[in-house]
Amino acid sequence: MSGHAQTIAAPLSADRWQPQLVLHTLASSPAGLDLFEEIGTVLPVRRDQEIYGQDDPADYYYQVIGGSVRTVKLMADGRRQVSEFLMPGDLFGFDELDRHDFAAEALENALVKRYSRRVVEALAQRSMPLAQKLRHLTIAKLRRAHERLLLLGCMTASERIATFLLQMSDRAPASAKAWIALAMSRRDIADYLGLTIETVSRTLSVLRVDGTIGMLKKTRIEIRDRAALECLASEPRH
Amino acid sequence: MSGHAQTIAAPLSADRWQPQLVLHTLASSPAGLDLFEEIGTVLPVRRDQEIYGQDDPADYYYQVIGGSVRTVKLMADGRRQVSEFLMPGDLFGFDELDRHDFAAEALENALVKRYSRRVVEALAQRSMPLAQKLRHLTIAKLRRAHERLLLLGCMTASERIATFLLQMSDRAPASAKAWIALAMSRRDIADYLGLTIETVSRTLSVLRVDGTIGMLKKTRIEIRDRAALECLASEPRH
DNA sequence: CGCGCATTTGACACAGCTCAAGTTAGGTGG
DNA sequence: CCACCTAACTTGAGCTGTGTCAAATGCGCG
Repeated sequence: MSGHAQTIAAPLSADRWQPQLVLHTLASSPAGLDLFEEIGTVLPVRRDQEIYGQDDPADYYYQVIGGSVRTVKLMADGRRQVSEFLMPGDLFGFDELDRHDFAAEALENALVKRYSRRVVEALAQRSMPLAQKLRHLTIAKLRRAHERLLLLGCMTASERIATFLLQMSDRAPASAKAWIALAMSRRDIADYLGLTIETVSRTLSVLRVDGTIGMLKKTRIEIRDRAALECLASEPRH
Repeated sequence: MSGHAQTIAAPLSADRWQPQLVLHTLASSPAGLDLFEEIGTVLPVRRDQEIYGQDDPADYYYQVIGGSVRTVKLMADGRRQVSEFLMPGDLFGFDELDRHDFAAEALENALVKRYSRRVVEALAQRSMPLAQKLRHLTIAKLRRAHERLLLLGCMTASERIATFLLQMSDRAPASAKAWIALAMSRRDIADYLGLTIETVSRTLSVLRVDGTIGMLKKTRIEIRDRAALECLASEPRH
């Protein structure tokens, strides 16, 4: 169970990537992870492939089954903002009005389950518990957005990085929280935290040098001094 | 109808402020502004008075009837973030899970209508349209939060100020969109935009000097060149 | 084994912050 | 009604964290 994200994250070349390799992970996904076991279609998505585009009509709701996904917004001048990093079990694309505000792209080869919006809403129309659940999910997203507003509004670069690392660590599969597999690039992290690539890189280097974190292969980070990170993350700037 | 916010905003000393002065504005509030005409209690709130505190149990939902309200979060070290400015008709406090994430305070003498959460949720349990409406309201809040994330993540000080002014102008009562009555202090604006008071002040001064806006009495701003503001607001930094 | 892209590192610039000193205005008391 | 008084705001000068630009390094992929 802890290994299925890794299976997908394993460095498979795009050409050699085979759906069935990841499909078996569906069976091993935690019970109850699916919103509706019986409906919805599982789709394999390649690294960097778009699941839906910005301003696309919001005809489907999605859930990450394996791998990971980012939602991004692009501005006219090329500026980019990453809104969320989504892990197995996370739902996305369901709190839109008519069109998606963001595009969704796979961070790595992934599996997503797609639900027809029409069907889900029809079900919700009939089932109050489901309607409640949808609302609570949206409220949870809103709360997350508020946390990020705090981060972007009040925190310094090192505080943002510390917060990000702890967040990633907490969301990682229950095993081995001390080791974080970062499926996203430095650019993704930068655009998520409102920083530049260089600042992200420099800040991580500082943490590595002072022994707070360990880094092997750029994409694997070890938390050596969680207390130090928590201290950084807890205090807004000044 | 356009005058009722001003009635409340008028400089009444705290001691002399009388509920009945603002109570009559209830009658003049636009039809259908209330979530539920029949239930809920109208409460007068004084300037800077707390409507609910951060981490208070979320037992009530609220709606601004007259005047305006801010929601704020305070950090251990005194840092502050303003989350929203709420105008007549706006709902707040209803997209929380158990406790309020933010405190709500009146920007100026105001009237808010308070709904028992228990009652509203019981109603929503029975009325699908109401449940839908609540969900859509939360989705709208989420969308707003996303806009603010973009602002805090990508925009320069002058772009943030321009965006803020346009936003305030658009939300003002239909009449006289060119004149904005800023009920909030510079500190509130700064904490809303992730800037310092000084930067807010300086940026407004620049806009005043180059003729984009006019300012009389600090709290009243005239938009003289809306196109210039829109140009500033549309482009993220760089 | 070598190429190309992501990442790291370095040097420098500048937007916005800090600290500090004026200025204005709204509220209070004479 | 006017003058004071205090708090909010504005303005100024200098500093610093983060962005920018550029070069070096390293890693993954062919």
